Parts: sequence; C-alpha cells; structure tokens
Amino acid sequence: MGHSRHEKADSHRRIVKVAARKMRESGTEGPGVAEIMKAAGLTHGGFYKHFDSRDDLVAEAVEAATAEGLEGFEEATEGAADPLAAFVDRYLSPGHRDDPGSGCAVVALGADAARADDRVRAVYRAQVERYIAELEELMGGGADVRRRAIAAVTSMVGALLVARAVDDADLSDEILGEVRASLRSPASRRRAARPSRSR
Amino acid sequence: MGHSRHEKADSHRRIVKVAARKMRESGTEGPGVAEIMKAAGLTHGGFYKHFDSRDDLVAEAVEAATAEGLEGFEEATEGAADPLAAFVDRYLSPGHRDDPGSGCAVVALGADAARADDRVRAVYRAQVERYIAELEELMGGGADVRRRAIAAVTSMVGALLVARAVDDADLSDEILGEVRASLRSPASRRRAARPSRSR
DNA sequence: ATTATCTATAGATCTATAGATAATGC
DNA sequence: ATTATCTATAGATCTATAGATAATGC
Repeated sequence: MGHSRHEKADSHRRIVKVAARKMRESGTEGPGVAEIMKAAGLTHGGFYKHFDSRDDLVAEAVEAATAEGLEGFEEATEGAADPLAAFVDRYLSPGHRDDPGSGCAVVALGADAARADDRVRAVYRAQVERYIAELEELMGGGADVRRRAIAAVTSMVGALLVARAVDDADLSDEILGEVRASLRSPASRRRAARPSRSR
Repeated sequence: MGHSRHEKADSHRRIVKVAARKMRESGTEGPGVAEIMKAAGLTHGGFYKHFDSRDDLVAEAVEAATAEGLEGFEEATEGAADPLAAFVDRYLSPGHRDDPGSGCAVVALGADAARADDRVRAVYRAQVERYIAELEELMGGGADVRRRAIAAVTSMVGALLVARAVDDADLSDEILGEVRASLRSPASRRRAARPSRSR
C-alpha cells in the first residue's frame, strides 16, 4: 500500500498509461476498471480516488495516447535524408501494424471517437490537425499541399486500419507496401522542396 | 406471437438486419441482445432459438452488413458517364458519413474485425478484396492499377473514419472534399481507359 | 403434436460506493 | 491527523437458460 502524495501521482500516471495502451488495443470500452487497475499493480477499489468516473479516465487516456502517438513519428523523421519517406515508412511498418497499443490513436480509436463525449472528440480532432500540419511540412509546400497532406493522412490511416483487420498476412503486407509506394510516387510529392522544411 | 416456419425465417432475417445496422453504428459489442430483439419487434428470450450464441449473430450480421455495403456503390456507378467519379463521390458523400448504419462495413467495423473471431475476419477480408477488385475495374487497368486501387480504397476508408470522428463540420467536409478531389487527379487515373471496363 | 415466442430468472460481469487498514507527514 | 490503497459489496446490465403460452400444421 503506497501512501505519499508522490506515490499517488505516480499511480495516477501509471493507470493512465496502462489505459492508453489497453484502450488502443481493445477500444475505449474494452478494458474494465478492475483489469486496468490490476495491470497498474493496484486493486479496483482505489480507482475512484483518482477519477470521478470511468469516462474521466477515457478522456485522460485518449489524450495520453495521442500525445505519445505523434512523438514516435516525429523522432523517425529527425535527421533522415528523406523525412517524408521516413515518416511514411515508419507509420506503415509491420511493427506499427502489429503493436496498436503503442501506436497511432487516430486509427486505433477512430470508431470510438465518433461516439465518444466532447472531451475525447476535441482531443481527437486536434490530433488529426497535427497530423495534417506535420505532413504539409514534410511535403515542403507547393501546389495543393493541404490536399496532398490530407490525402496522405487518410490513406495511411485507412491502410493501417485495414492491414490490421484482414486475416491474410500477404494481403496485409501488400496493402502496407503499396500505400508506402504510392506515397512516394511523383504525384503525392509534386513540387516538394525536400531539403528545406519551409513553406 | 408469430408461429409458422415462414414467420420464423422472417424474424431471423429481421434480427440480422437490425443487428447489421446497430453494429455498424455502435460496434459489434455495442448493442445487447435485448436491445436488438426489441428493435426487431421481439422479446429477448426467443433469441437463442435463432442463434447458438451472440457471436453467431455477430458473424451473420457482419456478413449481411458487407453484402449490403457494396450493393449501394455498384448501383451508383451503373450508367454513370464517369463510373469511378460516381463511386468515389458516393462513398465520400456527407450522406454516407452521416449514416454509418447503412454504409460501408470496412470502415464501420474495421477496429472490431481486427479483434473478432475467424468467421468475421474471413468475411471482412473478402469484402476488402471485393473493394480492391471493384476499384481496379473502375480504374480501367493500366500501369500500377492494383497499387492505385489499393491506395484509393485505403484513402476512402481512412477519410470516412476520420470525417466521422472529428467534431468540426468544416474540417470533416474538407477531408471528404479533398480526398474526392485527390482521387480525380491525373495521378490516380493515369492511363485509365474510362469508357471500357476491360483491362 | 409441434414449435415460435414470451415471461422469469440464474449467474457472470461491470461501475461505483462504503468502511477498514496502514502508511505518510505535521 | 490525514490519506492512498485495500476488502467487500450494492445495484445495474448482460448473456444464456427454463418453463409457460399460444399459435401452426399434420
């Protein structure tokens, strides 16, 4: 039984972190309070000293999941010779497909977000806007950047959703591979001023 | 209390149809047996004379949802001057976004399919293959048709998922509109021999 | 006589609460 | 003394089953 305020803050962070993972794996309504608390090394009774309701945890967990989400992809682009390709390759990698718990919340929680409360939806929208802005920058401006950025984000999101759901490994790999290739094709990179990130 | 065999078959179809709608709206685990039976005009007790388990209904409902799904889009292309544009415009319409219950199961049930049993996953994969094949045909062959078809399907699926989840009507409309536009751009139609459907 | 559906309920599971326990921190 | 966590449980909800009821169909 931990007891100091410091330990409580630590427990809180651990609960949110565990929930952010489990909810990306099983949906926001998937894991029960008891299961989450157990995975955080606690018993379920203490939950309501940390959160007013389960929905409050959902809101915090979705926020944590989105924050974690873009981090990994921004890392992947740093110092890369071709930052756009690095981003796309990491997003559409078998590793990302096979580990939804630590991956992009826009894909993992899309269906849930559409039926969630206002807090969750606001966090979700902000994350979508961040992805679009990030892609616009990686594409380096030019004609129709925003259109091309939106098309790139939606095809990556759709590809990951479908690649996770199909029960055929070859088809799943093919989907990831072909979408990676299509995002490197001339059309989606048109006028991309690659070396500089400025618009 | 209906009683003939004919009425039973009718009840069965009605239960599956209601479930196919509700599960696309709320996920396969959303609606309870009692809620589905009530919407079908029955009481929950009779459910297990129609299905061995709730999972059996999920399998039938997902199959019904996918069957219904492509129908509407194939209709939209019949007799259209530009069948590809007709398909894309219907798929990425505000009407489709706002009525998931009668829309594409690949989007609505993607997250659920990834964690569902073998029957559901097999049905889901078959539907993804049908969408890819349909798009290949609409694109009329040419270099990289399969790649372009896969990219088109994933961007439509991703666009619909995200357009439904964001809580800003302008952003949602923009996503649908820009992806519609990007699928009509030269690159995605390259070498498309439009009037004929042959490869 | 058979059977499709209904009423009633068992058993499991889930969110949330109440009160006990065992640390921290003045 | 305060408080973070624990044990125990209330109340709601969900899947599944049992037995009654009221039609069909030989």
